[in-house]
Formats: sequence, C-alpha cells, structure tokens
Amino acid sequence: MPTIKSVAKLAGVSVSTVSRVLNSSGYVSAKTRKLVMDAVAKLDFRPNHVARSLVHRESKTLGLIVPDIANPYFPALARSVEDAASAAGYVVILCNSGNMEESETRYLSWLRQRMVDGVLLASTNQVTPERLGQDWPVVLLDRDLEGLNVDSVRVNNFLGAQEAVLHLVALGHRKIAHLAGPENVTTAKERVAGFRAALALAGINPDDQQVIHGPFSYEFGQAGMAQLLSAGEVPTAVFCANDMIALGALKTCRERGVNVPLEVSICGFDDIFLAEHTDPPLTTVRQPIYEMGQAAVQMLLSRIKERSQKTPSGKPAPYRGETILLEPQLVIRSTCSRPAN
Amino acid sequence: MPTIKSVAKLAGVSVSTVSRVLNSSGYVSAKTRKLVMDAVAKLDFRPNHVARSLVHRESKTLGLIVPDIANPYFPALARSVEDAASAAGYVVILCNSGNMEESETRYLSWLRQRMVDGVLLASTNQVTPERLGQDWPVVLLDRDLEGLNVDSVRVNNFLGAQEAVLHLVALGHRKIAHLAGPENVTTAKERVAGFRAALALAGINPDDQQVIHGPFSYEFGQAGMAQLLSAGEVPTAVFCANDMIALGALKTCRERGVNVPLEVSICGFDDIFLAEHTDPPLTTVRQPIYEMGQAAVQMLLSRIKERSQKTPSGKPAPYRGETILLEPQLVIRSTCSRPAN
DNA sequence: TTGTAAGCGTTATCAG
DNA sequence: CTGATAACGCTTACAA
Repeated sequence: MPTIKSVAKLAGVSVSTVSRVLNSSGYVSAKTRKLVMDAVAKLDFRPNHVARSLVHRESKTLGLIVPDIANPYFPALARSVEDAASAAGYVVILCNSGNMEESETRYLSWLRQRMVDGVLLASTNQVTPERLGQDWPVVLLDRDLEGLNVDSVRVNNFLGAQEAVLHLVALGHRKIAHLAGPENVTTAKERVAGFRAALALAGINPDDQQVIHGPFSYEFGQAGMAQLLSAGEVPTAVFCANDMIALGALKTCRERGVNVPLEVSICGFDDIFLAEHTDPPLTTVRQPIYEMGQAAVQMLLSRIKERSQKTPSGKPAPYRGETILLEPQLVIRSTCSRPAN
Repeated sequence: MPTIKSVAKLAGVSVSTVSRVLNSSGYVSAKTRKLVMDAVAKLDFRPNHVARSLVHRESKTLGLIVPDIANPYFPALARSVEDAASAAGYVVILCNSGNMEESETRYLSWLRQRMVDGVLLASTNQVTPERLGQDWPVVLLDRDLEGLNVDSVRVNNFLGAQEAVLHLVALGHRKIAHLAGPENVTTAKERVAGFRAALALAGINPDDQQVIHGPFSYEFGQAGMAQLLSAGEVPTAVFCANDMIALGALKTCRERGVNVPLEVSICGFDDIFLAEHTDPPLTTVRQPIYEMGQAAVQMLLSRIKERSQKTPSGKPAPYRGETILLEPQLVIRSTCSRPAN
C-alpha cells in the first residue's frame, strides 16, 4: 500500500505538499500540483482513512444498531439510513443486536472505540442514559426514552393503533384481541394504549379484551394466534403489534383452516414489503420507514456538527432532546372484513 | 474521552506500563497492575481502536457488500456473516450497493481506506480482478469470477435449477418458461444452464421455451409474468431465478385472476423466509444461506491470517482461488402441481 | 509557495 | 519489572 511518503518521494516534494494538494488546503503551484497528481495516479494512492480519523478525531462513520435484521422493517430502515448517510459522505456500520441487551452494549462500546461519529439506535431493550454513554451523539429510532432528553425519531404509535382498531370496530367487531409487543418497550406500550383508547371510544371495555405480550416476531405471532384460537371465546379480530406477528398469526390460521378474514380479521403494523404480498394481502398501519431513516440521519448529522462546533467554545453543548414524530397511515387491504355473524 | 496518557498519569506509571496491562503483554507487578486497572475503571477508559489499527495495520473489521438489502436473502446472509465475524472478534460493515456498479466500487475503495481486513462481496455486477484491487483478501459470495483465481463460496446453481425443473417436468409440464436473472451474472447463467439441462434430459427442446432475463427483483417478476401471460402461448409452469421474482410473478397472477398452481405452476430459488408464507406457499430451491455466510467468513479469516503470516517471509502468498460449493435442496410446497389438461 | 516538525492514541523495541 | 522513544500515516501550525 502506497503511503503519502511514497507519493512525496516519487513526486520529489514533501509530504505536506502532497497533503495540501490532496485536501486542496493551502497554496501549491500548478506544476507541483501536477507532479503530485501524477504520482498519486501512478501509485494508485488513497489516503489512509484511519490515520486521518486519528488526526481529525472523527471517522465519518455512523453506527446503526437494530434489534433484528431478519425483520424486513429493519433492512428497509437500514437502506434509508445508508442512503442518507452515504449522500453526506458517511458510511454506516450496521449492527444486529439480535434483541440481546448484552450484544447491544458490546456494539455500543465497539462503535465508540472505533470513533464512530454518532449512532442510530433502534433498540428493543430498555434504553437507559448510562448505557448510551455520556455525551455521544445518539438518536433513538422508533423508541423513546420516556421523558428523558434524548433525540429520537418516531412514529405516532398511539394514533396508528387507534386508527387500526377503530377500523375494526367500524366493521362491526366487538371481540378484538391484541397480540402486543414486549411489555417494557415504549413502542409496544403506545400501541396498546391506542388499542385501548379506540375500544373505549367505541364503548367497549378494553379490560374485557385479550392482550397477549410477546416479542415482535413471527414465532410469537404463530404461538399467540394459536393461544387465541384455542381459548374459550375466540375473538373475531386481532390487532397485531407489528407485521411479523401478523404474518405468524396468518400462518397459524392457515394451518388450522381458519379463514381470514371471514372467520377472523387480522391487522398488522409497519407495512413491511411483504404485507402486500401475503395471501390475503395484509391490512396494516404503514410507517413512513424511509422518511424515518432520512430524518434520523439528518438529526444525527446536525448533532454531530453542533458538537464539533461547540468544542472550541468550551461547553459540550446543552442536550436538546428533540423528537421528530411522524404520522402513520392505515392501509386497508384484505385481511379485515365484517365479522361473520 | 480518556486516553492512555490520562490513565498513566492517574495511575502514576508510564504509558507503556498501561499498555502492557491492557494487552497482558510483558511483565507487570501485581500492585502496578491494580493501580492501572483502578485508573482504567475510574476513567472508564477504552483503548482507541483507531490508533490501534494504525499501529497494527489491521482493523478487525470486515466489509460485506450486498447488491440489495431489500431482498430478504441478503439480510439472512448478513446475519450469518455477522454471527461468524462477531464470534471471531470482528465487526462487519454492511454496504448496500443497490445493484450499482459505481456504488460498489466506491464502497470497495472506502473499505480499503478504512483498513478493513477483508471483504465479502456478493455482487450482481460483473466482477473483474481489477475492480477488486490487488492483493486484498476478498471472497465472493454466491458469485463466481469464471475461471479466475478468486476465492468464493457458492451454491450449486446448476444442480438446484435442474432439480427444480425436473420436478416440474415430472409433474407433466412441457411448456415451461424461465424468468431468469441478469444475463451477465454467473449465478443466473448457471441457473439457466440447469434449466436447459433438465429440459434436454426430458426430451424437450430448451430453445422452444421462453427465457426472459431481468434483474433479481420483485418488479421484474411482476413484469415478466405479465409478459408471459399475455404471450400467444402461455406456459403451464414458470421457473423463477429467485424468490423475489417468484413473489412478483405470484402477485401478477393474483391480480389477473390466474390460479396458482392450477393454471400455472411457479417455482422459485433461494427459499427466503417469506417463501413459506406466501399464498400458496412457494415451492422453491433452498440455499443453505446460513452455512454460506459461515463458510465465507471462515475462508476470509483464514486468508487474512495467511496473509499476515506470509508477510515476514517476503512474498505475498500465492493466490489459491479456492471455491466452496454447497448443495441446494428442492423444497416442495404448494405452487407447483400437474398442469390442468 | 514549500518544507520541518509536532501531534493524533497506541504499540513495540530497547535500555535500564 | 518499568520507562523512554520511535514508529503507524496523516494533518497542520510554523518557518523559511
């Protein structure tokens, strides 16, 4: 690998001159510039980014931690994040925590050691300020730190869930179950709240309805639906906390010969790519995934910039703790219809 | 951020001593060790990995370039790769080239500048040795460099395709179309070859069958199927080069009221997570995705090790160009049946 | 307009 | 057992 030294030697100039032309900083005569450029081309020299990072104390790298890369929601998010980051000259390190807090913490630490400039965290775990590590630019994705001053971009889960359940109610359902996400995750909690609010609005006692908590996974969808189906009173509709759960539920119905939507209506949340292609196509609440990624990156980038500018002034810039809230949208497809009777 | 210097000062020792205890290299008395450890804990010091990389000329980082993160095949692969890498103490930078050669090249260059120790390349583009850059550890995933000495781990596409088409033939189909991948990608080519071989074996002239090339995408599946359906002679079965294409084809059939499998049988390739959950569930050829990722990482890691060991001896180690070939497996579900008549 | 030298945070070689 | 000191590849005052 050629270094800046080899280029300097070949061009017959000093390393600082090479550096100058490479960064177009400072004056350098046209002829020397050409000399250097030629040497660079001849050697196919590319500046070592690691060395640069060390000097500049920034790596032009972002970290993105997701809980489950197998859930299509996250690849979609990753793509959006990468697009935005890439456009700004950043590369993103994608880390899959597999829903394990330990792994998440380890990644956080790794990223910090690698001088990553900031991280986007889509955590399924309890996020605490300590775990995030001091004054490191972090924006939370689709999660909130309840009342704490952490930046985040999220979707209005309450409204989305409420709208979905209201739709079910409007169709005539009175017996609606909820296959909810993990009990201690804000996203899931908010959806439960929306679910209950809609019910209350319709004059249905939320406490009479079944709410089963579990991970945001296909497997939970299968198991949860099975449980619902074998209970004494089978609901005529089930609102799932995300699409993966809905897919699992759909699968169980198919296996058991339960017709969707005739016997039971199913509604999801997220609108992942596949939702449109299940059979029947899934009615669900769409999250503006692409926009979320974009917004999150913008936010993170501006925090990073602020930080680097504030440094000279002295104090580490007060933490704003802004949150961008995007609106979800109900997408009506074919898994919800009037109840049979 | 605390540095090794601050630790040294706090502990009242020299930086080299701190380094020694941190890397458990060289002798250091129990008491000094404790002194240092305490300082480390107090400061919450973590060694700057970037500086380390610079010294060691290795970053303990792997790059993974995929053509399309939205195709569930790649997240699955990514997950496997990350598992393996992580177990070996490496972190992986996932790059989505979006099927664009330019973006792929840019990433390759970025990764090199970041001193990534090796890269796993799942390219949809034409891969040439020049583009890979000199002697950099690279292993190709699911792609081949036809006859060139590049390491790769792949699946036996020929056999997989052949088996699938033989299955169709056995069901009684004689009019079988192929929605093939990009014309110049080895993976796609091999599948076409398997398709043709199976036909020939069955006494059907491959040249009489329709083969339409296009990207490995859902959209192409839709469009390709539409084209097939509106042609004069509609095939009774279509073999799709991957599952995304098959999903698209399925969608077009549903939209047009064409019954699958009664009117037309559809077979995919990959066995992505969703294949099982389409309606009807997709018959497809399973690739051992997880094993591929694991094998690729092992291979890459061993190349990296070889390289670092060979350096002292002088020569850059002859390029072996090994390829690991895994076997695919036909998974029969419900999208293929006997032709109607 | 260009070169010298210090420094980014570590590790490693060599003396002591 | 421990401490200077020279790298690693690059940027950037500061001189010249």
